[in-house]
Amino acid sequence: MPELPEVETIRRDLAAHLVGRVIDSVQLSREDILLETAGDDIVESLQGLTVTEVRRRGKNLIIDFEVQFALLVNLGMTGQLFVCGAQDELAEHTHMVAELSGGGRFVFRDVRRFGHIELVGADRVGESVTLRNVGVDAMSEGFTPEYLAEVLEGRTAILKSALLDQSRLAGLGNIYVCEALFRAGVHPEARCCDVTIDEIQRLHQAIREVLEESIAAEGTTISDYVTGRRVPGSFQERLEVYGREDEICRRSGCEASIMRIVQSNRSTFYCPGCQRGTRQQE
DNA sequence: CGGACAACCTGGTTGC
DNA sequence: TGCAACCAGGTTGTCC
Repeated sequence: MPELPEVETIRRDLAAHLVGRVIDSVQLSREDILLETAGDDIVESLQGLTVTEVRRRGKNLIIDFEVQFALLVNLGMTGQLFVCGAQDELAEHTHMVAELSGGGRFVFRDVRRFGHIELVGADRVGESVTLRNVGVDAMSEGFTPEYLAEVLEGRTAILKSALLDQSRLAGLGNIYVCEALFRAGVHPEARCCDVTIDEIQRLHQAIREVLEESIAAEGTTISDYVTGRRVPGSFQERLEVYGREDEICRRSGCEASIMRIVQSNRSTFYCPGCQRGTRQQE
């Protein structure tokens, strides 16, 4: 679920509701959600610490504490991280609950448990298992058309796969890759090395725009995703290709039906009318 | 290097 | 109604 816009939305909520708060106590109901971290360690280390900042890199959250620690969170497919009232009922699959001094709770919940939490010293954030292979963030200043060109240059790999590779460009997942390729009018099966300069420019702009618009809509809720205040996002109403197989393309003047194909075992949605590109001309 | 695929999990939907 | 098969937004590792 959570791609860059969803994680950014959660980050903003947590920044607003968690920064300055003190962790009173931590309850961990299962340890297998921890990465490179011992259960006792996290419970003992976090107690009494104040949250100073909440950052994001790609689809990962970094929660910084006043004293030497950072909590790194990847939400996987169904992970949720939110702040709620101290009396709110804890849903099934809640794995970690931090009681906040002055009331309220900070909760990690994850049905499928693909998500994980890692506790590291503040000086070890970059070398952490969670972040060490995370590349340039798609909303950062480092993500320029030139950088995108560099990522794609000379590679025979399939474009969609390359855009999903978090070690190069961090933040895109299956939904926004499909949406960005549609907006740019580029075919998902194109080879990286065949993408033209013009297409790279359009793709760069499309990626930025779709991410910005989704952040403004607080993300896409299809099943599990909720914001850091536990409400759904609304960008699902504005998806143009994702999940729209056999429906008519929304671009005016185009009457093609959206197609679904499988690439690397995952669904890709695109419009055969709008996204022609190299592959189609072969 | 890259691509195909399985694995990690649970739950919802589909089809027989 | 029951049950099996399949599907899902992510990441990692293996094998070829």
